[in-house]
Amino acid sequence: VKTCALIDCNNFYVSCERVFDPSLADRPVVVLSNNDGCAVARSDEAKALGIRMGAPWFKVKDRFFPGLVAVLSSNYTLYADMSGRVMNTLEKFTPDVEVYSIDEAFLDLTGTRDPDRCGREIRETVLRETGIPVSVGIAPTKTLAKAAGHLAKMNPASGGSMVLDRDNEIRDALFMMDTEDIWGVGRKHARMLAKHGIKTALQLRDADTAWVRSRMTVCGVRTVMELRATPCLGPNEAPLENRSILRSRSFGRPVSSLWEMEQAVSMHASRAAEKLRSERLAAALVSCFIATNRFREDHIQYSNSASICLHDPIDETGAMICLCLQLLRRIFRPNLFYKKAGVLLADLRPAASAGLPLFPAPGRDRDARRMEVIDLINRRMGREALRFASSGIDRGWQMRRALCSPRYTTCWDELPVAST
DNA sequence: TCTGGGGTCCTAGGACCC
DNA sequence: TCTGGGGTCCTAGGACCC
Repeated sequence: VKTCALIDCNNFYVSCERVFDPSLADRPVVVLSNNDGCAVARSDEAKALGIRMGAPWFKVKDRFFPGLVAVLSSNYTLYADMSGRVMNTLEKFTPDVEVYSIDEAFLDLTGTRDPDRCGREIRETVLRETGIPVSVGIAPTKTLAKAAGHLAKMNPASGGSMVLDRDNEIRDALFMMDTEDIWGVGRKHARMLAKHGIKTALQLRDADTAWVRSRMTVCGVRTVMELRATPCLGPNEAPLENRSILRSRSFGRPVSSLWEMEQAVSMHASRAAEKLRSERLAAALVSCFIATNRFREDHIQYSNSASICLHDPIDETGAMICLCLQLLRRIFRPNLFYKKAGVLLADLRPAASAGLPLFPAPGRDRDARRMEVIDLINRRMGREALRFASSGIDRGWQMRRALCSPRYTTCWDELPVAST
């Protein structure tokens, strides 16, 4: 029988910040997303104050005394570095470490004689060597390990580590657990299940497989099997290479001019190309998308994307920027207030030009170099059409989910003309 | 005024061909 | 002219994760 361990860093971003600023200890701390939009990490103290995950910060900040809550902008470079340290530490326990996300990893501990002690050792070692507190959940499957980790977090008595391997332990744990807290069951499915009287994880585990299949597809069946202690999510199922690369940002303020949109798209194209090249990949499908602010009901809504399939995949920064600017000009409409722009690369393959140096070269002034290149390309290209040597077949490309809301229209002809 | 960014996988149904 | 079934490929859209 398998022994699967989930290592989950507690309040990861906050914990990282605390390593470098001990004055943040024991205080309510919140880390905000890009543009300081939403709370993406909260310390236990901040959670206790009722600050919700993903809460729009401008809506909640006035509810707290200034100075009571320490508020930080996110520093992803720092978090990525700390994540690497944690993962390196985990490799001391087994070579079989599957990095699942920036703050989580699965370890295969099959054959370990005393999983309970092992869990505690992992916790202590990671805390000692990196300063990051983690929760450990150990069980026969990944989904149950997630559940065990969840329990470890909820129960201070557990000491941050929990083993679920006996049938009655699993049963009791699942009885206490809401369906929505199961890994793989989201809000939509939880609501659907509740309507059919399934409210606990135990009920879902014992539900009819065919029924689950019809309502939740094979993913749901996998979850049920995992709850029944039958591993369905293999350790090496997810290939490490990315299937797509996306770079996008919301604007701090509404943007209307083509010029500003071009600046943004150039930047995203450059960043996406940089990521692409760092992975030694090339993209055969390049897509650019823009959207207005979906929260502004008083504004005309518009979102659109344009994409191109290339006969010869590209990985070159300048070409990527030119191409994305071309795509942008196809979908840009004047007299609107844009909130977001982005670039999506898909259909990725190994780059032919594997020997080329990474560009922009890594370094501290990477952003400055990036701007120079964008500037150069913009000047050279002007607003002229780009003669691009590719057999371009236009294809619709699916918009990101967030942009697919029915509130958007993609048909420009139906839009009244906005006055600025 | 201010509401994140980056991913994966699955399926129904249409288009097309034989 | 009408009708039909099976197979494959593609895409829009939905669900989930951190």
